[in-house]
Amino acid sequence: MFKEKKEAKIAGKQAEKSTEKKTPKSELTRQRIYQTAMRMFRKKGFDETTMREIATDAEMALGAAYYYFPSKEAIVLAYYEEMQTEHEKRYAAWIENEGRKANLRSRLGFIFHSKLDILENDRKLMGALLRYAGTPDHPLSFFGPGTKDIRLRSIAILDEALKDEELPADMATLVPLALWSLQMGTLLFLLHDNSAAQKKTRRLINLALDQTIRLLAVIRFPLMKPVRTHITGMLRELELIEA
Amino acid sequence: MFKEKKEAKIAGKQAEKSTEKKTPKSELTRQRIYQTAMRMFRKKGFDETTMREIATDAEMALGAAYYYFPSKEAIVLAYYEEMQTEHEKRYAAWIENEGRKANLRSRLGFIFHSKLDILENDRKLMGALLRYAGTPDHPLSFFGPGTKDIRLRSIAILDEALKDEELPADMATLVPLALWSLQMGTLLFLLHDNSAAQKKTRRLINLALDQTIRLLAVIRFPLMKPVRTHITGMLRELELIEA
DNA sequence: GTCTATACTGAGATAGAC
DNA sequence: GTCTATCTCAGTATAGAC
Repeated sequence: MFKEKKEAKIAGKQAEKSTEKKTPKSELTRQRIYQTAMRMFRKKGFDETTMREIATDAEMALGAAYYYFPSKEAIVLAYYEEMQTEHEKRYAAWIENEGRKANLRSRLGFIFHSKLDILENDRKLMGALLRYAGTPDHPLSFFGPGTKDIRLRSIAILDEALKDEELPADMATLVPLALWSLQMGTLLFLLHDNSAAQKKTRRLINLALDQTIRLLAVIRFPLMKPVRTHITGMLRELELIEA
Repeated sequence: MFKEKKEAKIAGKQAEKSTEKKTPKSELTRQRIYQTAMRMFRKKGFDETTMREIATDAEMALGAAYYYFPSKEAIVLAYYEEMQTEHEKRYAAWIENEGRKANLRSRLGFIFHSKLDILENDRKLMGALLRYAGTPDHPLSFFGPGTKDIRLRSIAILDEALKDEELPADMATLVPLALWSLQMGTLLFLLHDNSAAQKKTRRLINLALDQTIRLLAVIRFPLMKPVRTHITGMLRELELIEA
């Protein structure tokens, strides 16, 4: 079907490798390709950079580059994974200090804005990841199994931010998913946001989070249980959450 | 920037051409290419079909194919535009008959489901249109100016369905846009929906429309005016609606 | 303005030797 | 693991026929 059949496995391997256990020099080579590619993507743009140029600049043959990355887009996925790790780090550091006693609004604000801090300089790059969003069985599909790992990590952070909220059980699975969707939405918006310093995306985040907090306050009421059950049933039926 | 610079103009021309004013045989050729391509896309898939095969099968030179369609994806856009026309036709026919006295829920139900009727057999094909969703300045970008025409036509149908509702002025611009977003969402869902006869997407539509009607009923109240104003201000600020 | 024929370029990806 | 050679295919170019 696809020309890049091995991608799923390799993407999986990348995830496992996030701990820096083994660095047998092959990791060095990989990094060299990755760093070179990123530098060129930032300088000239994704489409304008060829795999040949990357290989040449990294001082190796084209085949070597493809040995480590099954496609050009896979390099961007590696970037996205790395940024996910950075996001986790920043959140963990923040929560240990200023964030310690922050309320939910502040926590979510930090999560959304720090993600943006990390990605805003490379927003054009992420468009490449969207290329397979409409091809579910492609290893790099945004909603497919090949990217499940990173999706779960994104949701896990949101989960963490909610842990002191004592949400009713049904909301505990619902809310993180909804927040993740919102975050994906803000990232899509970011791609199209040409305002200075991406002010519009910042504004969108603030406004959307305000509404979210308001909505959460309402839907928490025991009186709203039937509504929540209804929504949960809906999502379960559509297999958007586990049965 | 892009290799297909002339695409925007051509897409524009296609739109103007929707009336069948001039059919000087060049339209025949165009149709031959289009029909051949669609047949092959359906038989072998989009990626697996080459422009050369299309040209050969349509019994003409490669250059002819590119004379009419600046890229392979542009053929899919032509398909999507044609389906938009079909959608308009079906809705117009329905509203003249059974739909005449239908309430809003039924009208929206018809619009969403008939769109699905039209597209469900080619759902894999539409994935190709999503390829440029993350590249705002590409002529085929989903949210870009190059596809504005078709976007407006999609919204116009929804507008029509709402015309008897006597919505407050501020809602009249808000609601169609929200419904269009919902429709885009269902189409994205459709791409990933492997359930038999796309049952899950049908279900999603019904559930979402039920909620929408409920929400509309609430937000109509004059008491909710401040909320609406707030939302409108938000969208205006984000330039999602005209100032 | 519509189309053929053919050659060419560029780039993503792969095969297979070492 | 790495390199060289090669493949495929989208898209361009050109020159000319009608």
